[in-house]
Amino acid sequence: MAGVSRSTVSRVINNQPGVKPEVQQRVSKIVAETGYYPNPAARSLVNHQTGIIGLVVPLQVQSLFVDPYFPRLIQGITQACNNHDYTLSLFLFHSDEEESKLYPKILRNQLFDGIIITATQVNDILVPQLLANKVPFISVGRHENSQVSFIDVDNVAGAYTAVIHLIRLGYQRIATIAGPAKNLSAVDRLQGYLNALRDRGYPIDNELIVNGDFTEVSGYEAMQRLLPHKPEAVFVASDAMAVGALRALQNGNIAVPNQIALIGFDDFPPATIAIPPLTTIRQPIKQVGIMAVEVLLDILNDETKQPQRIILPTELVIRDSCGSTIERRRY
Amino acid sequence: MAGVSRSTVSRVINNQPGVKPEVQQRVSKIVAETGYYPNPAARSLVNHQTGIIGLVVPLQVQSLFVDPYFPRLIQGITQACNNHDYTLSLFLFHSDEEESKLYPKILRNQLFDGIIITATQVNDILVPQLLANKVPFISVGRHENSQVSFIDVDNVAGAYTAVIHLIRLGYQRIATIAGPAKNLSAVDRLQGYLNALRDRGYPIDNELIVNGDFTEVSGYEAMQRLLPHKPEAVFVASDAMAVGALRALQNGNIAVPNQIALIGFDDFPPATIAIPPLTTIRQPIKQVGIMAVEVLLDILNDETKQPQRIILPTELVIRDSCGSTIERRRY
DNA sequence: GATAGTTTTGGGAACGTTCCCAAAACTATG
DNA sequence: CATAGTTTTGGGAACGTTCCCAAAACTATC
Repeated sequence: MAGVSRSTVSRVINNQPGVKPEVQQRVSKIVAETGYYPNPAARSLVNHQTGIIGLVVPLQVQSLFVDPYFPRLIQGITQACNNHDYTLSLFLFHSDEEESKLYPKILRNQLFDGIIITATQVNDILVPQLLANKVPFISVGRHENSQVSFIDVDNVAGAYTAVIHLIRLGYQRIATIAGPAKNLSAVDRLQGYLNALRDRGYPIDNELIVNGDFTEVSGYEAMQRLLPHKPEAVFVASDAMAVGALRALQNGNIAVPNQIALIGFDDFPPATIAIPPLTTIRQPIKQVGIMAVEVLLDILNDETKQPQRIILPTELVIRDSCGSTIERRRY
Repeated sequence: MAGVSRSTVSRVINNQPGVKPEVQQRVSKIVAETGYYPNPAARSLVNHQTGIIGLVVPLQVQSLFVDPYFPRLIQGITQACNNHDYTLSLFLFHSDEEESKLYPKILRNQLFDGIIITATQVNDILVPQLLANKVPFISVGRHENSQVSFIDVDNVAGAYTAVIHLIRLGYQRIATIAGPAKNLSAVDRLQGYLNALRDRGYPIDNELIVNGDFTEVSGYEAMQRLLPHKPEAVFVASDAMAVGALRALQNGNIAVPNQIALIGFDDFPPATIAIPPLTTIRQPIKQVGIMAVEVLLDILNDETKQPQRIILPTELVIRDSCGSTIERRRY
């Protein structure tokens, strides 16, 4: 109370109306000079707001954490958090015990205002609990339950586009290296693949569908399993796997795209220097992170808000790994 | 106060001594039943402890955030946080304005008990400020100032080992693709390279030293710049760059290791499926993360503690990208 | 210049803990 | 069974804010 009073200062800090401009000036000057900063603990005690958002990566998703996907998602999330003066807390689990120990802490919900959960797992167990405890949250990855707000990329449409691209280039035996069977994005991308084949009257051959786990190494192995079945083109559900697949082909002295064409999903930077550069489906990961935060904050500010269900489009990026229509026609 | 009193409950919660076993039982039973959980805000208001650790990634380092290094570091950090009942908050900056806006918030230090800073940048500006404000912190990445606690990997020795390995295999013109000139790890690895050459009486040729920025794409470009100078072997300061370099060689139809040998640094998973599999220097990144937290907590618990300066060893992992001694001898 | 109305300010209570000290309840001893 | 000593318990104060309401200070009107 260097200048005048106490609760007036509070008003100035939170710039509430009804304080004389002159006083306002004086107080904010002193605030600036002393470098005063309101104590967040005391604030949150009375407000019931912490200014913290939690990012939860469940155990089943955690193995994907090393995927290039996560850093980009986190960049988006932190950028939006910074813009809106929120802090991000990160929850990763490394074992079942950790998960069961920390879930109550998360559900009790005194630590943060809202949660972003990367719930790309089929039958995620945390989502229903969050719902039951009325913890405000948004899922990165779509969710069946109509109560759940989510943001996702249009995986089905992206995969569909990829496969149609291959079909239009004239390939017949089109295979796919899918992601983990329990991963929702993987399921969706597989669905897009199936839809495209069905719509164009192509047969579906189970031998041409193999699974990886989104890692480069798994893409390598998957492609080796695929080779005996003589695919002409492969839709690979992630660029990391596509790079691995490319290496398997190189190892087997199989020319891309002349002998086998490849299309990926993600558009991560190394795709541009793959040999050949990788045609792929670009997904706006950072944008997903940014919007996740913004939608969550909307929900926090307006309790009555209906659940938001947002799906962002993807984009076909054509490079060299599928060959061109012209070349194919000539062939 | 379902059972008895108030401050007794407090004692039970924090299991302080001097409470009758019988009462203890009764209270904890009720606590368990009601699912009571102490309010962190109120707690931290009186304790001046938040149970939160901040991980700060300064702007100059942020471009490296997409490197596979970070997810692994974060896994280590979160694992240790979970073990010790701490929460991790993440601070990434995306512009100068953000940085200057958030630094005061961080320095004010009401938000967390301590900070882990990834200060691998030469002349980082945050470190002196943290010191001046007496914020407890630990740097991931060594630091000159003897007041600073840090944990780092022995980059100099790792690089030294790598180059000695090349020398022992009989290579003469040994080049290096270094990291960003302002990055401390990059500087150290370059130093290790120089030391090894000097110790073995090899000439130092500036044409054989090029820089990348740790990304795969930059490794690709760096190798292209290197090719005209006819290196026999290259020490690449990160596996990501090494994979890029490998691709440049493949592009130029240069056999590895027969025409040019390559050794990386990191041992990230794709190194195993590179063609040829990459010989590299393994660094214990996750361990760094775990220890960063543990050392920080030590410091928090004992104010008088001397600054800790920890350097972890690296390990040479031999695969095929350098050829073998036997082959070299035959050659 | 008194009155009513409006704007601005100040003080008490509350948020949910922990800490400290005093009170109460036990226990052992003569 | 009184006393001293020890263990256990309870209540007040404090942590640093915000919110609410009442008091004070202005402003306009007659």
